[in-house]
Amino acid sequence: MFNYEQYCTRMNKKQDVPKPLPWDNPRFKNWVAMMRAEKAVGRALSRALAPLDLKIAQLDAMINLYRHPGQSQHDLARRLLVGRSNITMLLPQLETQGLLRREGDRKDKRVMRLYLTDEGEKKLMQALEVYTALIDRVLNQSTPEQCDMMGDMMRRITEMLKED
Amino acid sequence: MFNYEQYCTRMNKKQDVPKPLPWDNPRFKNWVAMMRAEKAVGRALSRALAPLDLKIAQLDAMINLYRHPGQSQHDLARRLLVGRSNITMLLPQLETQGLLRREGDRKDKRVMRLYLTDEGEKKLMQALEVYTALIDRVLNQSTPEQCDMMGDMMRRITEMLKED
DNA sequence: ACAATATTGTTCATAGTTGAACATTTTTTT
DNA sequence: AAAAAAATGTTCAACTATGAACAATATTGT
Repeated sequence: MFNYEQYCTRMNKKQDVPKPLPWDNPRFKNWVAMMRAEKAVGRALSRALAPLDLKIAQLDAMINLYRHPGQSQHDLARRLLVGRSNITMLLPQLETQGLLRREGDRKDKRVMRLYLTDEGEKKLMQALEVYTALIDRVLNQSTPEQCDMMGDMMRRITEMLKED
Repeated sequence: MFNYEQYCTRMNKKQDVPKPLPWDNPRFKNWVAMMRAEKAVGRALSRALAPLDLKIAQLDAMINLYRHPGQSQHDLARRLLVGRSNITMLLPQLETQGLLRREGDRKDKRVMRLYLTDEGEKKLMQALEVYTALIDRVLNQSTPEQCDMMGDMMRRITEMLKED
């Protein structure tokens, strides 16, 4: 349990009453650092993907579609942690570029099965090259073991918030 | 330098030509895990802040304003890694709630100096309690040392992308 | 079989984000 | 001092994200 009073870094000048700032809380402080890094990399990736005419959201979707071909829009939405309407708006962009194929499920007329086209896979490979190059660059001072440890932390978090 | 052919996890059934998937690249794989965790926590935080009538972007701004009182909108934009127009649109929300005070700089008539009001600081403390409670919960299986190590990785990344 | 409930994907209104163009003011150059 | 360049904050148009309401289809309970 987090103890609110425990992490006080500044004093109120007027009354010397502690101003609680959780900046000494290692979990909080480092989480904030992570948010910043994620944002910075996101901006860099965004620019790096521009020549391929791809947005990050589109790339995320394509990565998922490659790993789980034939999944429904509902499945994809859950994996990407977005709403279904988001997927509805996202897919036409990929479809008109010929990167994606949608087939109505035969048994269940409500669901659409999603597949990358060959062209989609080719584009994905180009994008992954850009993506991995960027990640390798920014993480090249960190060992694979450190990355694994960080990834384990993150997977535990995702698992813990799974129910929501 | 990233070696494209090094990370191949799946074979193409038709031709047995390796399909390059960087899933075995520890840096890439764990980065993706981080993106997911960050999104999951973001959604949880968003809901947790709703009773306080605060958005995450607003909280981020308030945290920065608390740590760097009197900074300009330009400074705030750079710290938050967003454009200046974003700040222009964000601040009125805080100002009309009485959480923020803007003063024109005396020497430079272009810049606005930003300060949290007392009410703003009070609201911030409430929000931080919610925030730290969530972070402590999702990271409570990770030791402070692990969190510090992760934070160091992240600060190196942010530093590396500073120039952009 | 029939009604009630749940699921899937779409639509729509609202709100958030972005970058370019702009007005104002300051700094630098000539 | 005058002109050119840069910095700061605003406006605007385009794009993206979100959740609620909805239509169509499936599943469950009686």
